[in-house]
Amino acid sequence: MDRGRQQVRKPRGASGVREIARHAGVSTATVSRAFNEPEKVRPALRDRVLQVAEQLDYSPNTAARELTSARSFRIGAAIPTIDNAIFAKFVEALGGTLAEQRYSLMLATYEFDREREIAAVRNLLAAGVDGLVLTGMDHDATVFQMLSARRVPYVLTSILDEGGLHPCVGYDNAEGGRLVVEHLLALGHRQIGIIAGQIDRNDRAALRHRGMCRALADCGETTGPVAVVERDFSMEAGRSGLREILRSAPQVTAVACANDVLASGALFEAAASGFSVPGDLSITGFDGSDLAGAFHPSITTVSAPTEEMGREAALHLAAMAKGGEPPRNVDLPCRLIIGGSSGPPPVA
Amino acid sequence: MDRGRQQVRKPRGASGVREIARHAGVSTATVSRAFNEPEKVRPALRDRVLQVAEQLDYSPNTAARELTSARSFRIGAAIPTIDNAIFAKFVEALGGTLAEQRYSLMLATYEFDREREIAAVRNLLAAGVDGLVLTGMDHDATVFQMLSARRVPYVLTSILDEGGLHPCVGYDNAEGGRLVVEHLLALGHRQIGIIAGQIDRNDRAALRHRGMCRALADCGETTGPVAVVERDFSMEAGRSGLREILRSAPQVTAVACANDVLASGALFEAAASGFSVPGDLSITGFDGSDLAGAFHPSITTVSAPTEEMGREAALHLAAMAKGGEPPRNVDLPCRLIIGGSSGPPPVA
DNA sequence: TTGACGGATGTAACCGGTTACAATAACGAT
DNA sequence: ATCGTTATTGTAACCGGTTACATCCGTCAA
Repeated sequence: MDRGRQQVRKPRGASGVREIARHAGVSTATVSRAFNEPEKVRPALRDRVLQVAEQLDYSPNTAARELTSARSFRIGAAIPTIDNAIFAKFVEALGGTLAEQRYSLMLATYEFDREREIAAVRNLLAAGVDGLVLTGMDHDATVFQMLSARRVPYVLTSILDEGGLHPCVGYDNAEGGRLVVEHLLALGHRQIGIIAGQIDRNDRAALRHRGMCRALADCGETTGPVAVVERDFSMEAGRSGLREILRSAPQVTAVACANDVLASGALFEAAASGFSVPGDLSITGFDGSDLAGAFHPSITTVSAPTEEMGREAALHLAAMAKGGEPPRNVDLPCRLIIGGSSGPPPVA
Repeated sequence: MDRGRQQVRKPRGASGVREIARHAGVSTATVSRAFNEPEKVRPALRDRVLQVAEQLDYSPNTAARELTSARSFRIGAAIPTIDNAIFAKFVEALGGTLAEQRYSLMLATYEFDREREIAAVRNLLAAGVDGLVLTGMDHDATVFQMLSARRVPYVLTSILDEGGLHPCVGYDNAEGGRLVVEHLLALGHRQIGIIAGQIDRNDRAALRHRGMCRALADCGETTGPVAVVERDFSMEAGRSGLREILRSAPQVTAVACANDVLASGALFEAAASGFSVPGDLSITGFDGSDLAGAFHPSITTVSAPTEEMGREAALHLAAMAKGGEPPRNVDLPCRLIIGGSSGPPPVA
């Protein structure tokens, strides 16, 4: 009874290829082929193998498979936040489509913080993702360095790359900004204020703002917005933003907001201050979130192609992970949604 | 020049332990130890190894490490949806804390669909997660079977387990329901309606509803709610829910909603129908989301311990993955937040 | 009958780390 | 000086799949 060590082996619950091979009376190569290249193994044998595998509740070890194949079937997404309906919708679409493609999603959020984004990307890469989704175009050089060093495919989303340097799946933010402002101009507004996002730190916000200003300039009858305030994307910011605009430019008849969350805040503030919308003041949003539609009045907004973007990004990344070519600019359309929050300016 | 094959080796960019070992003039074991058990290697040597690794831009292969250690440092979360601020906040807290613990998050959403939940859990397990976060207590038997077959640690969230069978990190939904109804009763309301969630398919919604009804019964002056409608968690449902209650029970003076999204919809509907809140009608929510605070009027609600829950779940799972004991019931407090949407009933 | 050929299957090396165990060095006590 | 201990480091097996290559077998043409 002095056998001592060595019987303490393989207490693992799951069975491996070798065990399946033994039970089915075949080699491990055949077991592997039965799963991965079924057409290469005689039907009778294949069925026997699969049946044994079923009985023994076999499921291949991901790590081992990943080690040899050098593919993880995981896609990472570094997103500013999911605490915003629009990103949440995007992530849901992304994850859902990835799942259809047998990929799983690794999520990391960085709260619009540049350092945290670098860390997020580093972690995702260290976790062995086969591809990466980034938001916008403005990323630290380190990020792109890590990506190219590891040769990990990626797509930038919510934006388009004029230069065509990076694979993008997005839409034209500036065009969206133009759409809403042209709508306001068409209604007769000339005194228009803007509650922008953080223009210096968020390229999508900057583009939206630029599109809005261009539309105003192109109109010929105005030289630009009568007031611009920059805020982070929160309801509270929408409220304070509107307060400030009403104070600094009381002649304003319409306020275009960089997203629906800001617009919601602005609407609440308008209500709290006794302004009727759109009677006294028109307010518009951007994103086309459910919130915009549910609001009372419903918010005039620009519907961004969020779900399509998630879907397309997932499909392209899955394809790229398998060796496919990166897309150039997948340009998805955004469109104006006219709600009850915009109307003609008051008659003065 | 007839060497033919065999020189086509190792085109991989990254270098491995063996290469580091060679450059540093040590064995692979030492390299591994320098990283994982630094105290076991002489400082001078350790520094040399780490320096070489740094120079060669070495980072260990996750798959190989996972294969031997049988740990992936990945935690999965199967969540109904992230398109609801409260789940989004939860996921952010979860992911953030996991990152601090050097774990990464794999996210899967199932849109409140039982079959999709099973698939999500199956996929996460197949992806090799070291632990799993589930929402609520009501899961298909298959789910628990898979978990125990693979011996993967898990915690249920947003709920507590009276029976103590499952590790839970949550809060007392019924108590929360009681809190808000008691608040309404204290204000003098006796004709109270409820816009509940889908009681038959969502255990958290069911508990909130039960707590509300109990508070009404315990009051002694009512026998229960004057009307209950069951809805999914959407603003539109909140609107239609309130419409139905006002139609079937026009004497109602207060409506308690199962979450803030429903309450928001109800508030919009009230505004659209010309009811003043809280003058004509008091409306309350549940969750304590930012939306509740930003609304005008701000919504009286019950603040659920969302962030703490994400944090605690992450810490417990990380600990369990390392062999720690599962927690029993981590009971986090929720508290009433009185906003502007509730007040005394109209004087009749 | 023989050999070429193609399809099915098996053998074993390999992926890139970790770690049990062995080997060696360093040190102290007797 | 000798032996036991402890601290360091090295060797090589191993984790569990995949797959290049070898082997075996049957078919068919010559």
